[in-house]
Amino acid sequence: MIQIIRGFKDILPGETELWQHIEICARSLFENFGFKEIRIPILEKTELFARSIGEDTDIVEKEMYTFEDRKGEKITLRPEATASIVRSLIQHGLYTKNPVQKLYTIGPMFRRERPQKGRYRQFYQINAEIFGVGSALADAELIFILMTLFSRLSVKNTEAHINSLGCRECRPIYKEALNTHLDDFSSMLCPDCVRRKSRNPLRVLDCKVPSCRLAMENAPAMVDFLCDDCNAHFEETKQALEMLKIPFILDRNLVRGLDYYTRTTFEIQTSVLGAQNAVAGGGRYDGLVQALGGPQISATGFAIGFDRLIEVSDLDRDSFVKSPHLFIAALGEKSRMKAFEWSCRLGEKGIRTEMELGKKGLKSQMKQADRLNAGFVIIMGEDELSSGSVVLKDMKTSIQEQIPITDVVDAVMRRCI
RNA sequence: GUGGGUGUAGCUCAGUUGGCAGAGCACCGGGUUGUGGCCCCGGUUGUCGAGGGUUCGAGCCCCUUCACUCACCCCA
Repeated sequence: MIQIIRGFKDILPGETELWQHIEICARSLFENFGFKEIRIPILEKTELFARSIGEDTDIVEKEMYTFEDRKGEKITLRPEATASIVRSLIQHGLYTKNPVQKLYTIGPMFRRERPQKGRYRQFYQINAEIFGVGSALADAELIFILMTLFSRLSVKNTEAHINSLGCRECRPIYKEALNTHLDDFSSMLCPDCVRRKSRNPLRVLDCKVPSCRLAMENAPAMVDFLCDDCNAHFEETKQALEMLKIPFILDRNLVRGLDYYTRTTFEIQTSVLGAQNAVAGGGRYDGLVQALGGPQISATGFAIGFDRLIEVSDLDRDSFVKSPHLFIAALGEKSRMKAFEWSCRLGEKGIRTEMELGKKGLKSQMKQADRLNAGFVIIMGEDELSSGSVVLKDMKTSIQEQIPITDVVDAVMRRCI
């Protein structure tokens, strides 16, 4: 038997209903805040991700599904959505229609990592981005939307962590200070952090190895090095969140994995997900549009891990599964044909109707109706056909009544709508 | 890429010092010739993850390998 590819998974009936519900909630919330959907390709030129995410990130170095197409062009299965959205924004000059663009997209992303709880090689993200707004209020709005969505989806134990990563002006100064500190404590760092120190020193901040934590105890924090503009920006973000009564944790060690982030950075964490505790993450990336060849445009956005969201939502999956209003149990050829006609007519009118298309006994058909959790069952055999009326049974109360054959469709519709 | 755990029916799992491959659930049928759930009776379901080795004999012991899973790394 041919198995599914490692790290990939099927989403089966019984769970797709919850996926759909979450998607509908997210869409309607986004629309309330003026976001429009954008649909972008799953394949892009490899160069797009190399330039946006950063050449020497793990994602680009070893996690992307990259291959050559038949003409030798290097293409990549998207590992995230932001790069494509920015590419599209620039390519179509969306900012010329309206300098403020609020966009969202939902779909699969691909990274070849070792699978584990809440992490798959094909995983789904819900992305929202705001272009053309430099104000901290845009960042606050995104966090507000996230927390509102999670609350509506009954996600428990969520915490908003925020930090600021500064800008091109102040971050280099901070990096220097951090490096000086790391030099002093280099003997305490784990092998991974020694590597990080030269490659991406900020990463040492969120290392979990105890000795590294100790080494970083009195390390300088980015928030203490923010320039006046960045500091004012961060203060405004916090002020807005306080006004909105969104609790947050100032996490001086919160950094982002992708190179393009600046200023505000945030992550929504939950305690119920084990090691993969981030269910959404995002932040500001004011330099990316320009870096990809567009004009200087401010940008901020987030990505929600859909698969993780499913795992932490307390909503009851089963409550979204739609069961049939009616099951028609027909006995005999003539009855089955008549039942089939009704079944199609009712389906056309919006009544979820099912029946047994093969030859089965009544007991078996009743059992099937029960299994499907049908609200009503019509029972009809030769007797009913000749007498001109069928039995309509309410499966909850077990009450049965006679319905004239000529009135079946209307009678069912009266009860089911 | 690195480490730990687990692989037996569609699902959850038993399986004794190595001796005929099991249970519950699910599914199908019957008890009730035309009435679901509860009950009773019967039935179907297997490359015991795969390959090799030891043995008269391997689900069990040994080697190899694959998959799943959790964690590291990284990230949503």
